[in-house]
Amino acid sequence: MQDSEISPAERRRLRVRGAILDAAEKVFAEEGEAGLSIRRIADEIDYSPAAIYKYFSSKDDLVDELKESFFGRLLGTVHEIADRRDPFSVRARRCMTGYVRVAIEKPHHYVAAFAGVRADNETSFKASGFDDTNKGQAFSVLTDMVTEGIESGYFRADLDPVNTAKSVWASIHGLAMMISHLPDFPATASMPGGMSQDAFIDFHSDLIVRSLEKTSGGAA
Amino acid sequence: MQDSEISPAERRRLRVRGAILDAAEKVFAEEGEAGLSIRRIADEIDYSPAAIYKYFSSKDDLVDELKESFFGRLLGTVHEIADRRDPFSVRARRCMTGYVRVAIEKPHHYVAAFAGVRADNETSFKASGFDDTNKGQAFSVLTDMVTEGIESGYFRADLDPVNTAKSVWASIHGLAMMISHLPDFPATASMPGGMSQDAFIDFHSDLIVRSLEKTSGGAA
DNA sequence: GGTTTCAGTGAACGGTGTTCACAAAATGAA
DNA sequence: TTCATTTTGTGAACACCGTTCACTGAAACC
Repeated sequence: MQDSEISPAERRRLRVRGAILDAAEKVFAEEGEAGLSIRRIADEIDYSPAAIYKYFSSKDDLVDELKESFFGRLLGTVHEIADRRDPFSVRARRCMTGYVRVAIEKPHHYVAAFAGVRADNETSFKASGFDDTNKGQAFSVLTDMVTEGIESGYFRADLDPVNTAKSVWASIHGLAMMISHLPDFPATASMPGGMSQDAFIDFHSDLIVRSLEKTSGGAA
Repeated sequence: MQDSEISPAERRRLRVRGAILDAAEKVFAEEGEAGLSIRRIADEIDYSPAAIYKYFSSKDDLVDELKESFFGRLLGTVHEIADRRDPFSVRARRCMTGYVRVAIEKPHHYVAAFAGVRADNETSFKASGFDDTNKGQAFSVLTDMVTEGIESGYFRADLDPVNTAKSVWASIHGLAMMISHLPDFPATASMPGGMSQDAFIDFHSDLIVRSLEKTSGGAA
């Protein structure tokens, strides 16, 4: 009754669908969208390439599901941090550092989640499910955080929460992208001078919150 | 003597090579790497696809040249701004705003210039000519700027120029990426509330320099 | 039982980057 | 000029790609 709302056939179908996504996820995480091919997924799960089109209408469709799933997880993490009972200043920092740490765990996913948007032509967000579901959330948690910072007196009162949130997002996005593309970013070989990646993420987040704070050093 | 150091044959070769790059550039700017194919370039310049391989060893080779050329132009702009005789505070801001404005003029180029790096495996920078020629320059101009800001008393003295420069770069890179991927970024539809793109670039740059400044509001 | 739906397949289409044997033309030397 | 050598350009092919489609076989429904 409560358990078998779905028929065995449906369950079987869902299992195959899951297997496809799992195989795709594995290849995608390791080699990115370039290394992922329908034929390869089919090989991995012992089906014919055409079979996959009974479960996904196109490769883009399949990949979009991977991206959205990852972005959802990323957002979940940030949301979870934002809801913790920590002092504001540590919560704010941890939202940022958490964002980039989860983002760079799967660099290909993170890059692809943004890359797909402009992909073709005038699909403009909507199509890739970016605007409504995911980005809206990613954005509101940030806006709320900035608003809270202003109201609680941590941040400058003359900041517009919406644009400030966008700027903050751009800054942490930049770091996440840098590390995703240049895996050992903070140490660019030409400049081996040595902060660790973890330390640098903290440093970057520090600079960002500092740009919003009321006073530089002498408040408390 | 001084003019014809190169033979007519070489000049002819260079002209064909240039035509290939021009055709590629045009397609790439409009449709990105996805829309660019060897056969299409060949069509455009009335050659056979195989002919292109007499001038470039691979498509990646060709595209790398486009990327590097673009990145060179981007760097040139920033360098030119950095060398102007403006007061430091406006020079610093204009370096950033100039960077993102030039970057987003050719979004596909800018994105590709970073995307290619991790592309395959353990080529790690070196391969794509990122580390030695271009990134080193991009980085030194930033480091110099930060150092100048510290020495002239504009920026906090406790900042490490190298890591600070990296953080600043990540922040402006983030905005450039955002706009490149989401062409009308500051106005994300879910939040139509209204800064123009230009105004937002200024706003973002302002926040960045503010994070480095000695005092928030009451210096002068 | 018969019928209808649907998962799964093999073959094909048009596209991709790339290679290779070959022709044609330019170059250099005698 | 004539011959040999190098270089430029080609067409056909290879191996891959995403996708479609007519088709089989088996489950599902009545």
